[in-house]
Amino acid sequence: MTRAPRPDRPADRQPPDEARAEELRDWTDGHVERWRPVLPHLDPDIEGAVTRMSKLSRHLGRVREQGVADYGLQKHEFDTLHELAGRGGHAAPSELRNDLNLAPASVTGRLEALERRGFVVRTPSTGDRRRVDVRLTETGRAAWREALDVVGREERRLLGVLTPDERRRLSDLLRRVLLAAEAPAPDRPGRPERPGRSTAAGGHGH
Amino acid sequence: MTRAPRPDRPADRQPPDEARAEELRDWTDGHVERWRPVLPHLDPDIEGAVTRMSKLSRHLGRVREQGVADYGLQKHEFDTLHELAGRGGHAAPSELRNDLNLAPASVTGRLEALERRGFVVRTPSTGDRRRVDVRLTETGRAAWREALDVVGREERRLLGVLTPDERRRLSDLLRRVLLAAEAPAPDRPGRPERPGRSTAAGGHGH
DNA sequence: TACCGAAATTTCGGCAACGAAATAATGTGG
DNA sequence: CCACATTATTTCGTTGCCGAAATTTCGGTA
Repeated sequence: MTRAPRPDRPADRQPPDEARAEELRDWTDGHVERWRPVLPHLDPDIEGAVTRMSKLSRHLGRVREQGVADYGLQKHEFDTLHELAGRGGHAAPSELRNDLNLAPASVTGRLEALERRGFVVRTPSTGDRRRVDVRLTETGRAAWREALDVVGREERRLLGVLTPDERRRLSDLLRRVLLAAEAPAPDRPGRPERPGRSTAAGGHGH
Repeated sequence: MTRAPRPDRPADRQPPDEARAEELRDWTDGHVERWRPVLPHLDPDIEGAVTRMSKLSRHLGRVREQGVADYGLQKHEFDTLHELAGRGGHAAPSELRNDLNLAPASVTGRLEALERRGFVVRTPSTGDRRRVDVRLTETGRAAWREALDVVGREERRLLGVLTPDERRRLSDLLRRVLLAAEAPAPDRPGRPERPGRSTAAGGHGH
């Protein structure tokens, strides 16, 4: 017990101005609470929302990984097949790169592995010879379809605790936030002149 | 109602100053739209919310990576220092493992690197000798503090498009979802007997 | 005291992701 | 018809992460 931060019960601190008798408390509440003494100026709702989104994404990823493993697939393999299927069975690597938020090199690696397993085929595009056409094989489509319903299950279980109307509100709120993310950021302000500092800092040497 | 996101963009009809004009459309809308013909039974709001959370988490991660690089830190280095600072400057590896959502082995790796740079010290815990006490050095704390304000900036910029009340609502909605995630999942249903399948699926890689 | 299961951390081997540079094809302008 | 910037993809080398097994210590129990 390293000076156990043992946060005082938040039960005493309840905003009476709203009828949310919900005494709900998740892991993130504790996390945010630990931070208050250190950086009191943080907005708990920003910190809370961001932390929860990150945690939720990781959770879903983990569950998906376990789920599709039962069908002999790895998470990233399934994700790739999934995007491919979502585009009707064929796409260009650059499209997948964008959908999957990957570096170009990673796409090549994934496609190579999938091709080895017979799930996709890569053929040079007829028109523009720089391009490659990635096509889902029948085997690949079968593997995808088989593992498919496992994937949405956890999402439905979790988001299912909200009413349909609440889900829509959540999605709408997030859309507005994402639009701000997609807009060009205000070119990084206050960047210090000297990136090189004490220890080999420059090119993130390691 | 899951009102379909507008497939076409009527450029003519434009509400001039309508604050909450629902003509907003982000990348995810296109993503969800592409999926509708393939899997019409999907709930666009579930799919939309999950996709946006994932995309947003990645975006924030990328920005954080860029930001702290100016101060000679890598994202995961900063994150580790951050959690350490949040716990008053010292913690056990297992606590960090939990905070950072990592595998035990990864924590060791990170701490080793940070120790090499002089940002933390690891000393065997006096009480329980299985434990290790990780302590932030003055150098480490200085590096953390220096890069600190860069990190929250993008979060504030993005979440700042919502009103304080909306932020709270967002955080509250997410809390309820997260509580479902933290609750024990209903032991995986419908797992098929045969994990290995036709194509060299048996070992599935590792 | 000696034993045994649980807990905390590290070691090890392998894999996937990344950045940067290479390769190849396009098309644009002189 | 030849530079030259641009786009699409791959190659290369490095790195962090993970799962599994090993190591050390603790807590209880006989």
